[in-house]
Amino acid sequence: MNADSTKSWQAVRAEVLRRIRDREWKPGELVPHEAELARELGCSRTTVNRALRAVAEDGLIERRRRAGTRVALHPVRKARLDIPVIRVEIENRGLAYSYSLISQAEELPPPAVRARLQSPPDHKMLHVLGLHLADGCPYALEDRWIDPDAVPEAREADFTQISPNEWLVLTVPFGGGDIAFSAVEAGPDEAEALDCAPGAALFVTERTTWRGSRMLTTVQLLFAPRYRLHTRI
Amino acid sequence: MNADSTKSWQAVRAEVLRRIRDREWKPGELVPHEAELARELGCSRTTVNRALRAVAEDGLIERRRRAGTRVALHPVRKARLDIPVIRVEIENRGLAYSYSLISQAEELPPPAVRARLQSPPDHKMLHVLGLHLADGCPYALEDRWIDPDAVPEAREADFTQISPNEWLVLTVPFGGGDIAFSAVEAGPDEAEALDCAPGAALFVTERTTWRGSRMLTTVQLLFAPRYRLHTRI
DNA sequence: TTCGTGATTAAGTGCACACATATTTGCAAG
DNA sequence: CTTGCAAATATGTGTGCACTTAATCACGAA
Repeated sequence: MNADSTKSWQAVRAEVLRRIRDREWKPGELVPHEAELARELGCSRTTVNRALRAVAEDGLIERRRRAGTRVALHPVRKARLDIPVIRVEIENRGLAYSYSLISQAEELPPPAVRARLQSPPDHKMLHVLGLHLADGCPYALEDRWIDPDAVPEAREADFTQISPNEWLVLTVPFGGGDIAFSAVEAGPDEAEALDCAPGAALFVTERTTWRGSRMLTTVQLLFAPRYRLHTRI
Repeated sequence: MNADSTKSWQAVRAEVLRRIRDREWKPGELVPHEAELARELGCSRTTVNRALRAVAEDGLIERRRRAGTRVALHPVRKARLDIPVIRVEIENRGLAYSYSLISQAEELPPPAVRARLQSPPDHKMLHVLGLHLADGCPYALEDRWIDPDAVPEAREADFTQISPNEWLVLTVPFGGGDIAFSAVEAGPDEAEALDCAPGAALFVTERTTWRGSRMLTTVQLLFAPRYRLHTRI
């Protein structure tokens, strides 16, 4: 394609990956520095830098100033996980999305939620329980707590029409958040809502999001059995 | 720090994020093009490009040539998930790691494994079952199948000393892979190995890795109850 | 020997410029 | 009204250069 010696950063990355794969550069070993590689591969240092940065982001090499670049000894592979709005997730599978509100009330959160949201003991929160359905079948149970002080508009929101999941994404400016995945046994209520046996193993994701240092909301999503979260490395 | 008007790409990114957060740029809206932003912020287009690329990688904006850059309508947040070797994962928590081999044999894989590895019907595979322990407590049960044709060295490996998990990372040149997370109920054997009640909800990760188009190995990791996979957005 | 301390070096970053490439847009022919 | 093609344009990428920053190394003083 390029008759001359210029190489794209993707080409450089491919060459770097090949050398790692073929053990030309062994794990833990120092690799030639950028300028050297640039000379060798016939491209500019900028391009080599771009390529090496990309490889480093995948966790296959480690780079430190002055210390140089070395092949990772224990490649902590970095997987990318997409966290879409549930409606989109369902629609992407070609299924019809629907949502049904189960309950909505302002109440005192349990200690676990209080801890996650770092809220004072007697602070009431907006508690919304709803069910996401795919083609009419229970898909995920959303158990959400929203701090009405941090998100005052939430009091007016109509969660019969739109899930808090989506409402928050649309309404509340993004901030940081943290996510945890685990497994729990379905309780009786959860089993009924999700139309599964009590005690069934459910995949759970818990998210807490904040803006600045202000905690906004925390949610537990219980997925119906056989749900799989999938990604590629 | 910089008295002059030059801004680092991080500063530009911060400004871009601020404008999105403060709804100066609304979801779905087209944002000024790179050259314009460069002029406005007093830096080069290269720098703006670097910043916008970074923001796009987090899924907050979408960029297409000629079409321009727009704020994502449904921000599919991209979380990064670190997949370390289990030993490292345990040691990072300050616990003592140990490993115990349960069984190792060459046998015909069940259909599910055959499907994942795309292997012919009568092809025997290396089947290794082992337990990872943290401070002596069961941590994860590793149920792995290795294609001995693709990884011939595996036949000679001593999996009493090193887990296949770690052995493969050290020995086999990396390739691609795919990962799935789900939840299952503990069977009797699994319950005994993991020292938990039968029927307990277990967090599972399944990985299949390949090199080129050659399937190498597939593994199911059953984590002891209360395991949580954690990340930050 | 140990502890600064400064020189050295490799990566990190910024900039001006040029060209590549993908899309859109608009105009014109059918 | 549709189709095709060319122009315009925003992002994508490469290059050469310069400067910054962090880590290491070597040297000399305590």
